[in-house]
Amino acid sequence: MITMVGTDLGRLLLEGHRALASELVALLEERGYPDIRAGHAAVFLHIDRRAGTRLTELARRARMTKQGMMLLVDDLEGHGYVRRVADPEDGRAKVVKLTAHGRRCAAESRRAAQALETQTRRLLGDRRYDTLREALEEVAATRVAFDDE
Amino acid sequence: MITMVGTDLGRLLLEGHRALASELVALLEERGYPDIRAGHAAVFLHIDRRAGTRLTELARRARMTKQGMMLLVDDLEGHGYVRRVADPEDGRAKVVKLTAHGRRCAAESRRAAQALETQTRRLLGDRRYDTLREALEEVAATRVAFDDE
DNA sequence: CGGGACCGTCAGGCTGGTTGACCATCCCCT
DNA sequence: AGGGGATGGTCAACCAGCCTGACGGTCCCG
Repeated sequence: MITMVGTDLGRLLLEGHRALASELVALLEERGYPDIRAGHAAVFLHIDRRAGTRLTELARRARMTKQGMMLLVDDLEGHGYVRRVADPEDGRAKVVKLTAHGRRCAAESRRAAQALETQTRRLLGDRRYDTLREALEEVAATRVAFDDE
Repeated sequence: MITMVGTDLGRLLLEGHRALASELVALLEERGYPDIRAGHAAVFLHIDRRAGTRLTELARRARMTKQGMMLLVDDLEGHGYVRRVADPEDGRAKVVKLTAHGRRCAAESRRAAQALETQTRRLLGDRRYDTLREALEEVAATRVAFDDE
């Protein structure tokens, strides 16, 4: 178990993340999408569902390098979840679009993610769940401020 | 920014972890320990401060493989934070011991981690901080239960 | 005194990114 | 009209952090 951060709080955050991530992947596997890894969510989460989105724009939204995003898109394209089509408006660009399979998977992902959050909410109770989210956002924000620009 | 997990909650957890981790590393660098990475905490956190601890035991405590732990120990040894000494009680084993430098760094780590938690507590207020920790422990526990055995 | 079991180590591999360099295209400015 | 810089996608190389597998030395129990 990996990259602890000394502060117990840090460890808890990481463990929580991993718990949710592997749970989500497991759910999607059960439901017929075995080649989806947690990272792929960065695509599903940021892509325009009908029009598709350029690679660079996807990378920007997901806050990663375009090269990193390319690995994800390559992988998804290889498994038939998305395809690249030339952008008619810009000869340089390609638009990443969801295939029908990709759309189904994206929908399933959202459902699964929703289910996980709901399950967590039930585990904690409304009040504590809301406090948790709120507190996390505040903690994350204090540092994200730095690398945002 | 990497490995999002679809659930917004997952993203928040990861971001929080990273915020704390890089903050801690930065603090230690400022204070004269520039070669410490977040992962090294797994050693400092689990080693017996005077007697030292065997590699395998360290790995077990940190819940990672002995090979993974070895990389950390190798690195720390290379920078003079720990050294391996033969275990007089067992010809197979070596005991990983903190050097004087390692002891100072471990102490500084604990201080820095403490400072970060305190700072977070001030950011959130006592009530929300406590709720946060409690909630996180609960969330993490529901899954850790699985791979604990 | 033989056979597991356990210790540390080497080797190789995987995931999930990163930086750097490139070329084609675009578009603004003179 | 026509550079020249910015932008879009790609290839290549690299890195952090881990993991699995295999192995030789040592221990300990029957």
